[in-house]
Amino acid sequence: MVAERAEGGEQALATRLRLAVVRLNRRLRAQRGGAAVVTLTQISALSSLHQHGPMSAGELAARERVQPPSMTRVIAALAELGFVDRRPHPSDGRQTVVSLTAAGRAYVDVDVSIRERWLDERLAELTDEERAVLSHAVAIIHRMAST
Amino acid sequence: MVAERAEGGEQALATRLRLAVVRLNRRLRAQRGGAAVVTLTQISALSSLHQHGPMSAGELAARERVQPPSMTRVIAALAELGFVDRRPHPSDGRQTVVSLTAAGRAYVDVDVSIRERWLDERLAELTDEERAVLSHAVAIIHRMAST
DNA sequence: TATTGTTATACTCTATAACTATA
DNA sequence: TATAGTTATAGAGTATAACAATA
Repeated sequence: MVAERAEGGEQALATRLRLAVVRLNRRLRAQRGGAAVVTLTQISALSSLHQHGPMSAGELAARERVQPPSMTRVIAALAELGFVDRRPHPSDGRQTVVSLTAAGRAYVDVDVSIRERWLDERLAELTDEERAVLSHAVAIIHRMAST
Repeated sequence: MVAERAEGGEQALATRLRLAVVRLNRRLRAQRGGAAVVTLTQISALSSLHQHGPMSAGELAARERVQPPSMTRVIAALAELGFVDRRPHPSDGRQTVVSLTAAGRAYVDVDVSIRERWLDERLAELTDEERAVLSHAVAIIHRMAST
């Protein structure tokens, strides 16, 4: 154990962070109104494609830190929705290049924010300083999760 | 949409926070060494019992923000492991009172930290200031997730 | 009749193992 | 022989609907 464990009923930072992530994740997953066809995991993959451009299925799996078979299913679902294209790699016949379609790009740009209403409302209830803390924390978490 | 959407490829705070939570959650679920019999969800329930004492199954479900049938399964698994007891409510025959056993308390106190090694190591790589930011952010997230 | 909890069932998310096709 | 991807299968996590027992 590296981090200190504070006394007096206070829990270690790792414990509190773990519980916070598990519970917020649960709330976020629950926020899928009837119209929301795309799951959190799928949105995460779409976001990677949106941010980094077309890439192979394996590269996408590595970036999302999931195993290739898991990504195969995510890509298949997104392709069925018309949000991504799968094309053979020009020089390596083993690879599949995945890219956003226009519909996929539009989804990320616009419709995701509808899905995000609950979280936006919670964030709007915070002070500017609290939002700044969260913003900084998010950057730290992204760094940790990519390690 | 309430929170501002920053320009220049920067994503809104809600989007970045959602991705951070989804991805860290994924990493945390993956960290279950062979000996780790208890899942993240079960640990979360154990933590609630540890922090707030014995409570009814329904109260535990409400606190964890899951539906009663989901909590029934979690409690059944924890009871089978010997980490919780289920006893009839003294005055209301419909309710089941769930409480930590000595083994459950010992698990939360000691063994959970083994499970937490990966996260502890990541946290140890941060600066004091970054850990302070995360600690503050965790408090904010807990508040948001309880709303 | 309303509330508490459980059982039955189903869908999402993810993994490991085994397989196919290409390099 | 090694790599990229897919298929098959399984377990965790959660929900809704239907039910039983008690209030």
